[in-house]
Amino acid sequence: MAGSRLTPSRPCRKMVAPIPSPFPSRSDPLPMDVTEKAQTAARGRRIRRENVERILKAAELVFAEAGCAGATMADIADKAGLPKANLHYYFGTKEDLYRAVLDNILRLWLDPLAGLDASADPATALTAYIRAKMDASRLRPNASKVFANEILHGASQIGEFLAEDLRRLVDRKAAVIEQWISEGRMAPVDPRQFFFMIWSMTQHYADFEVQVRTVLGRKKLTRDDFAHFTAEVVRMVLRAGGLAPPDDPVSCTGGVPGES
Amino acid sequence: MAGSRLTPSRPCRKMVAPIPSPFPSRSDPLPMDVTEKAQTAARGRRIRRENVERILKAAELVFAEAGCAGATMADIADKAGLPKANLHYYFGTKEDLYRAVLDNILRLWLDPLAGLDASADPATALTAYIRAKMDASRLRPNASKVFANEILHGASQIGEFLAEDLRRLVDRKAAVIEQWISEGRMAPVDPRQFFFMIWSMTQHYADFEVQVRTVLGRKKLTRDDFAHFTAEVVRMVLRAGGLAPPDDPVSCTGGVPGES
DNA sequence: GTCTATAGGTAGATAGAC
DNA sequence: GTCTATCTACCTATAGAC
Repeated sequence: MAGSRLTPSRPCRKMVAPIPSPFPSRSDPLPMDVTEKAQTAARGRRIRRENVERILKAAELVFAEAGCAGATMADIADKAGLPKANLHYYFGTKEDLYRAVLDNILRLWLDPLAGLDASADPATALTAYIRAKMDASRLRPNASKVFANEILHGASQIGEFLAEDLRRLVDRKAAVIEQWISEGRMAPVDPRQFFFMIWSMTQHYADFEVQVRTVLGRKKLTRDDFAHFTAEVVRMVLRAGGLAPPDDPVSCTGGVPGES
Repeated sequence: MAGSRLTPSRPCRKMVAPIPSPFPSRSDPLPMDVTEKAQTAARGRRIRRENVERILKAAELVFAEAGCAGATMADIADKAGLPKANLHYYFGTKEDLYRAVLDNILRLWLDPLAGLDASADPATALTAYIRAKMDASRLRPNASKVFANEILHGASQIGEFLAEDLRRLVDRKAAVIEQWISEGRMAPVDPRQFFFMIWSMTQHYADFEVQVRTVLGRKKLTRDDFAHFTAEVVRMVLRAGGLAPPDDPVSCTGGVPGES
């Protein structure tokens, strides 16, 4: 025990405990005996689920806006419309709540990448991946911001996720890129730098939204703005991977399954 | 007065005051009369300058690691090797210190971009710009992180900088890109999205350094790592701008003035 | 399960000796 | 100009009534 300042009540500076596991899945059988007790219990579970949802949603917003250290339980409670004590009742400590928010986000992060398949057409598969990432930036900007903030400040909570889950997945997907390159279907690139390019470009529109908006002179970014950004990102990334001629007209603006 | 929680002592959440001006330039003539008084004054000024430097350096580190809200004056004072009260003596409040750190960083940000010139060769000019940005990520990662953190959480301090200085500069430099495109020296791109690509890719190596390092399985990123990253970023960006054939060997690994 | 009231601890800021 | 000691405010967390 060295530091005296790194006490448990300074949660978001140098926390050590990693995220242990995905959310406790609540798959109780719901017996539905018609006793009063069972009805009360069922209602209780519904209330619990709704409250947990509201708290997580409010927490994601506040953590995104203020960072982990800057967020306060009182703020989150206000945004969730609940008394502060209830947050502690459901989540224990602020760190626990922060980890629960992060845990939700990690799934968002891995899923789109997991879809990359070597048997697919490179341009089509990469276009779909970029679209999924841009949709995430448009629809869940706060999730992206919380994730960015966590990495920016050392990833003390998700270090293990990065070193284990993400690294393994990237190893597998880098092999996909390498296969495409060796088959002559893509220009030579360092696969991991190629992924860094896609991640940084797509997440930029969520994490640096203020800068994007201000430089473009917009008050708010619309769905059309994002459609344009997405088309440009797709175009530039495909060119960078040797998958589109330098002078093509804007390609791949058409729909992709799952995007409305 | 609506909010009771947004008091002046919650500095890094919803501060309003923007950065007013660049640092007060200390261009006193230094009279050097050989009186005891003048000698004492000269020594005092030197000590002041040195202390200010040490505090700014320590503050940049702590703000980068912990974010604005998570940083504490006690931490900064420890890292600077000075008592906490001295920080307040030199900088007044924590916000003032934070703004001083940011102010230093904004110059780093504008200077490389300002060098982009329409009369230059596009590939050469863009390569130099990317190298300058990658050097900044390698040599001043904490500056990049403080900047990223400020944008991420709403840019309450540098909103005016973004809307005025940066926006004007980007307008001018977007015209350079457009001119290159209209002259057929570059593939068609949205110039501003093109800049967003360069910014996000290059700053990624500072801001997301932990993730880069972990995904690559490295304990520390070396100068050679950065040389490789830079070569890849240059290659991908040039291709994205239609400035390099898809199957070129790695280009532009040679030296550029100012890079050691 | 819900919520008010409060304990306990930390951090920003300053008074005042040197 | 420097630095110790301290004041004040805020924030996390919990006790305990309902």
